[in-house]
Amino acid sequence: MPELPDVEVFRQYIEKTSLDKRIIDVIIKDERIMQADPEIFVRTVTGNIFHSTHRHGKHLFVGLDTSWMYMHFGMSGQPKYFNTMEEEPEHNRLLFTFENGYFLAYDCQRRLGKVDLIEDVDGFITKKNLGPDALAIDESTFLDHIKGKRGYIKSALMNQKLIAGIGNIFSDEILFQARLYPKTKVRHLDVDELKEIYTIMKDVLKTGIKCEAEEEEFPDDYIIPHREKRGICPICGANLGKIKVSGRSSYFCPEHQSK
DNA sequence: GGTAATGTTAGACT
DNA sequence: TAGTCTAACATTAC
Repeated sequence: MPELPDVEVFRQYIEKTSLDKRIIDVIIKDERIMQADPEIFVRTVTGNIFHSTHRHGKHLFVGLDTSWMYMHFGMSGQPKYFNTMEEEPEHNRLLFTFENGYFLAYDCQRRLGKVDLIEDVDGFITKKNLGPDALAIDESTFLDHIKGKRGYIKSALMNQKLIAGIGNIFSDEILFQARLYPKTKVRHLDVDELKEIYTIMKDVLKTGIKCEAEEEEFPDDYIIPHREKRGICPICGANLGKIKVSGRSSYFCPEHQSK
């Protein structure tokens, strides 16, 4: 489930498990996820140490001696740290072995994730035209970036060039909490409504991190645990609606989110 | 067996 | 020009 909260949980996980240990072996198990030249990647990382982590939106950076390993998790990626190869995840695409005998795997069932080597994090963010991180952005910058957009509020929230980190599931949650129909046009929202969206966005993302982005852990008045399988609105019991917005399935409560 | 699934991106279209 | 839609990428589950 890799949106901002998931990737933040991954970041903390790598921080907790994989820093400051020498990497004694690197095996690329599937070259299709590797953006960097495989030989250079293996040569650069072998014998190196993960020193630090940094996250921007859904993008994760792990600091090496003089460069960074970049990770993007696509729709189905996740890191896993483990002790014996029996615990190797099923769709492991990249395996690191540490000097303490533990392993770190980059598991990615659908292979839509990417791993690369980059020189500099800020340069990467600039080159990709990424907006400010959704957790770090302040209110006035948020307003500047969203205000005046022509499209739908849901599309704006998911636009990584405006704000980085929000995807399909969390944009649905933010709009559910804000009681706004996903296809509300941004230009129909006034500044107070946008400020409220800002506050809710921060709150929802922080809750997501606190719940470690595990569906079952979310508060019951969130739409996340109810959005699939013809769920009902946790507030009023109405059957949730489903529409396509920007090509993605959006769930919403037809009673509350009608603007 | 068709459809859809947390992401990104290119190209066609309005 | 900005924004939307569709398809493509790859794999699996319902």
